[in-house]
Amino acid sequence: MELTLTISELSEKTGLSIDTIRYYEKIGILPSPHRKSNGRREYTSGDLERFIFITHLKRTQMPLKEIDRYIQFYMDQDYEGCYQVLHKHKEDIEMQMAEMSMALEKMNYKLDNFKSLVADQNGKRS
Amino acid sequence: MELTLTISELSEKTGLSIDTIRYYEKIGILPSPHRKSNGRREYTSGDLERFIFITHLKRTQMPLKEIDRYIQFYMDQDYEGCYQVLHKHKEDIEMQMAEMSMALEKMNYKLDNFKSLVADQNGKRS
DNA sequence: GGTTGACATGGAGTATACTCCAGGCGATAA
DNA sequence: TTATCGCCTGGAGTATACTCCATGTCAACC
Repeated sequence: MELTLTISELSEKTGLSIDTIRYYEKIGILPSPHRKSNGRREYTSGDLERFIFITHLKRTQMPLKEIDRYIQFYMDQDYEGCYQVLHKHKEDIEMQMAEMSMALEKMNYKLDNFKSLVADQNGKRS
Repeated sequence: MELTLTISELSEKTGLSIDTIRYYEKIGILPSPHRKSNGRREYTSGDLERFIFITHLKRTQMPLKEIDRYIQFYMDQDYEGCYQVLHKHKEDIEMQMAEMSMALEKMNYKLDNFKSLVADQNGKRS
């Protein structure tokens, strides 16, 4: 008794809309899942895990094309390819994080400024 | 003798394309710069600073609409509004950074896996 | 005086990533 | 039995952010 999920259950668990899930399948990011006799999609826990990993990649700004490349390598058992794609993305993430901490610093400075400006304006008003 | 920049100089200094700069002006993200007598745009060092700050916001995934909101507040001298927009974006960045470090962890794990898999495949081959 | 080059404009086109819709089907509930 | 529900498909539509193009002007250089 293997546990399977309907598309709406997968949607709930991943936070991706049903349309998005079907869209990913359409553009080939994931192989078509097994279908029940009535034609409905049936997702395994393995499928769920793959979708969850994809959402991690997506939330770190990996383009769908790159995600697709990764999945294709994986399906071809080209683990060297998988490694390359992931490694590049890792570097991208590290660069993004560096930019974000720089931005954070500048924003903290600006936020302080605005705080004083607001205080000044309130002072004048009263 | 105030130093000014042409649009191509601004483009070089910010990394934004000339078309992008004009596009930002068109959608109102920045007020139109001063024009020379012949109609060409002339940017001041203040304009340059504003553009650079915008590129920081953009590289941390702030949507143009939000950047626009921020600039509008700034021009209305609504510093409370500026504060709110920036503060929200700051929280977004912090969330993104948290997601990125999570993703990094998972990726490091996967990268290790792929490394062993590649080693195994090479071992078999030889 | 002609050509080149940097700039100008308005508008069309592109890439990415969805999101929505019309029309249809099969199982369950009233 | 009929209505509803969840799912199906193909295709159109939308949002965001550019990017490109045709056409035109103006100043400078040869």
